[in-house]
Amino acid sequence: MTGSPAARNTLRILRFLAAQPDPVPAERIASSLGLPRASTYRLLSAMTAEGFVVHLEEDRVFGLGVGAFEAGTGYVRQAPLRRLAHGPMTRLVDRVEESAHLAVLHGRDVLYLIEERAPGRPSLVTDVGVRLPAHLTASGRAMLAALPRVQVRALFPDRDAFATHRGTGPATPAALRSLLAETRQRGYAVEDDEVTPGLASVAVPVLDHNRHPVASVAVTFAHESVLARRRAELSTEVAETAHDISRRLTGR
Amino acid sequence: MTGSPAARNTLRILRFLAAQPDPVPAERIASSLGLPRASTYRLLSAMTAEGFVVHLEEDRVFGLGVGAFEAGTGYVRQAPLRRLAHGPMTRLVDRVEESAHLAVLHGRDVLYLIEERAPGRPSLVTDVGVRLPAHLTASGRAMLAALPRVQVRALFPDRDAFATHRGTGPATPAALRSLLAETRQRGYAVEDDEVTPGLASVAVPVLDHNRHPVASVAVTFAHESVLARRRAELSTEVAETAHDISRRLTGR
DNA sequence: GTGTTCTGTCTCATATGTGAGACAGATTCT
DNA sequence: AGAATCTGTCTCACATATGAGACAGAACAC
Repeated sequence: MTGSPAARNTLRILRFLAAQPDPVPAERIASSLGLPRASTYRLLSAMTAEGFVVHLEEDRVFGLGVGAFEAGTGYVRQAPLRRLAHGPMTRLVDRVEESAHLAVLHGRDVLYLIEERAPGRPSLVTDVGVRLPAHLTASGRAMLAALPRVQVRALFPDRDAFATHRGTGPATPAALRSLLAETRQRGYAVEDDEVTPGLASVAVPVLDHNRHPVASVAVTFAHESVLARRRAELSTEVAETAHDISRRLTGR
Repeated sequence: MTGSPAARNTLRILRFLAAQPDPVPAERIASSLGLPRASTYRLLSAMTAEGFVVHLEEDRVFGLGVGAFEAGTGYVRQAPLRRLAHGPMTRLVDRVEESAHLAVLHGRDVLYLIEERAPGRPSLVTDVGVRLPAHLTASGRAMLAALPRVQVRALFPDRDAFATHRGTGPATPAALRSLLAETRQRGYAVEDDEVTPGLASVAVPVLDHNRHPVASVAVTFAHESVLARRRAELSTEVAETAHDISRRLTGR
């Protein structure tokens, strides 16, 4: 028994709306989630009353309300990691003058919790709240390289587990294993063009008491403008920040 | 009829958890919201199954899950204002080398949607998702000054409506009216020390088709370091950004 | 160690929420 | 203009969710 159907459907609606680029008609919600029309309207009415949904009557669509926003910021405020990491990330950006981000692993994806943009640098796809396939990003690779092999295998058991993105990145368990071995050997993870053409990243995992990767710190740059020596410097700065965050997390 | 009680209580639980600084025991949720214990557990179980809540069993507490986070980022992603305003805000910070933020009015509070930090500047209390009393902040004052008088009166009908913050800012409808008249006369809103000692802000409203204030753009600085001439320059830059966003919003 | 309180899970009588379908107004299509 | 479709709201028989209370294990206080 996993609780009340109305509660579950309420949250399914909320999650569905959060995944849409724009507000949608009630009929779309009902058909997409397989809910009866009358129930859908009743749940939407409750959600509107509580401020989690708004009904844009002129357009006959429903969108997210400010209550959804505040639930999201409540999560962020409660996330100890974000609080601990914010200062070190800010200082990293000031030091290296490149944009940086903190990500966590969630299933086979990374989820970005912090983005610190450097002046004059472009906005990144890795904005707060964005999900990307872990195996295609430096952030994800850094964490996967620090995970036990059985856990990586459980996450990526076969070819079907590999989301593709313009044909880049590893596409089989063997290719991923090889890439993660190189990552461990090198001491930091790399990503060149795989997510955004022309951009590269270096990343280092943040480890907890048990040397388990709970996040990763990455810096992103235009890869033509960065020499190999500069790249090694960046990775050293990123590693220092990741270790600083680890120390804050584990109380030294 | 405003929909399903289970749906409403689910969202009340979500809102309650979002307002707590830390995860809380189920008993606290039930007593705070006046819900029966068995129902509370059942709803929490559904919320956990859908990923909006996590049960930290060792500590016997419940906290927000990643589903809450994604609902929040869905709201932000859908907010047309944030999308339109992001580029102009970034350029403003690069130009003036001070931190800037975009806020909307929600009831008597402002709610911050965008914060762009400038290098070397301190993190601000006005982080994304933060609420502050509108009458104490430059952002709020800018919007209130552009609202019709009857609407301002409806928001702040008597002394009880004025949240206090270390005894700063207007405390009566008459004082607010006077401050807003000065704001309109000056052409931009100001705030000195009221929220954070040592910090000041200037703000300009973003207006829609009907000259209705839908947001405001503000810049925040250490007020000892900024001469009056520089302050006027900043307000000009802020106004230019606010008008740019208005034009994008209204399609010129 | 003992007693008390808290936590999580479950039962079951009954209160009520649900979903199929109807209705009316608005919008879209031909 | 008329027909078809969409939207939002409502009714009501019946399916099922609810809440009071019980139980057992864990944690806490003395």
